[in-house]
Amino acid sequence: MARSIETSQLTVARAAAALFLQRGLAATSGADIAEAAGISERTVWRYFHNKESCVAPLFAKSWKYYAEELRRWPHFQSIEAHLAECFDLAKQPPEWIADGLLIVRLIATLPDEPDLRPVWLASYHRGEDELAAIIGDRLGRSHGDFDVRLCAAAVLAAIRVIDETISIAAIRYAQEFTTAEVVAQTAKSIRAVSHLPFCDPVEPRPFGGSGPMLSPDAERAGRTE
Amino acid sequence: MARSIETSQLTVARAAAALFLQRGLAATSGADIAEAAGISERTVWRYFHNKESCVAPLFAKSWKYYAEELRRWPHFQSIEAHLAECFDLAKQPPEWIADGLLIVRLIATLPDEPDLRPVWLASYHRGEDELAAIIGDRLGRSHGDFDVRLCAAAVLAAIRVIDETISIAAIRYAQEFTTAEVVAQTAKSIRAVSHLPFCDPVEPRPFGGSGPMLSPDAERAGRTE
DNA sequence: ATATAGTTTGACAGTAACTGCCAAAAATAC
DNA sequence: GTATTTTTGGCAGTTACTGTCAAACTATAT
Repeated sequence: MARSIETSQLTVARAAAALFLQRGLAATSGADIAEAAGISERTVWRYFHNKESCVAPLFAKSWKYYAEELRRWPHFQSIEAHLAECFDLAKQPPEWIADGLLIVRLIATLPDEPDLRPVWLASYHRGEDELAAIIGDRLGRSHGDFDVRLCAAAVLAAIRVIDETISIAAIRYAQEFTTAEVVAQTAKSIRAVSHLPFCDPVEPRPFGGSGPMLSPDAERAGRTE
Repeated sequence: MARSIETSQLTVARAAAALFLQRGLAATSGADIAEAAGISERTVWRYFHNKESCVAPLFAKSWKYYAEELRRWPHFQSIEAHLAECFDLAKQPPEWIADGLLIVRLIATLPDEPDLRPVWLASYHRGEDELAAIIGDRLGRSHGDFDVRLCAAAVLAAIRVIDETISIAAIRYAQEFTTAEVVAQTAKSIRAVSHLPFCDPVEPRPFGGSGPMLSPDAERAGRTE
């Protein structure tokens, strides 16, 4: 049974992250990463088109964690209730802990490794469509609706800021957070930037959607894929 | 009298943008950019540490335009009033028109040039501190305050989404917008994602700031510089 | 105008990042 | 098992990018 390609890429990402953290991005070569990951350099460049994006799968994992939980979010539940339920660290697979630490440490080094930040931002950005779909679904609106996309972008930015704030506080200032604190802060921040009422329980409704804010053309245009 | 270095970099950016738009990022070499910009390749690499970021000055200009106007924003004025005043296209220097078109066209190609998107995102990201300062100033709060930073990130995301939506609508769907439409939509979107009341007139107040949401350490930690 | 100091640039050589190509290996289907 | 497709490694070649140094340019002083 073969490992999926995502798993292989994640292996490379972990190796790359460890090296970047240890000796810095500039001092790490493609050959180093390949060796640490136990594959040929050729395959590294097949997986990623540049050195920095080798860690992208880890960053993506940070968001995918949220995405998966949000997709399961029942319509009748508030965001606070749902997050409290699924953010139980004890429920996470053990490998998550190690990856989580790697991610947090990477985020904390962003100020020192400016070339890593675009990768971080782009990883999060890829979640916008997905989040728009989730929000749209909850509100019975299209994911192409301008307001829905606006909301998704703002919420994703909020989650990103929280990730950054907490990671830096944890690594650089050795601060510790309880799960409850993180959940409360996350929910509060998401609510703060949301102008659509998707955080509260909604009754399931047939797909409908309200009028677009920009013209329909502009709406279609807004989708990135 | 020497041209400032920013001007030189902008020249390179314009040349690079034209080439990227014409034949694509992959088909454009560093030597091509250098030649088109009328400087040596060595200088191109001194200005930018990779090919993609050659267009960053143009992207940055897109945000700086907002930033400058917002810094001038008088405390007693609402955001609608202020934006309406300064978004008068006739008031812009003529070179702005050409650059603006270049920027809009670049944004419209982002779906086809995925390697340009990180540059776009990072350019906007660099405005977060600046915007936090503006918002903080209006509210008499510190720019390090978590809520202020959260608000800045959300507002910047909103402006970015508007830029993307309008650019794609204009280029791919040949839609046209009046200044008034753009201003109204921008102000409305900024308000939508803002949970702090900086959009309305505020009375000038001595620097004070309310209590932090996270602990002071976490607040300091959040700043990226 | 000339000297001096500081900054920016180009030339060129070298290294590291990255691609194309093809054959070996591995997975999958039958 | 064989046939087919997908994934991988090896290696050669190209392009992106850096280090170094001398020439050119700017600025300020006199």
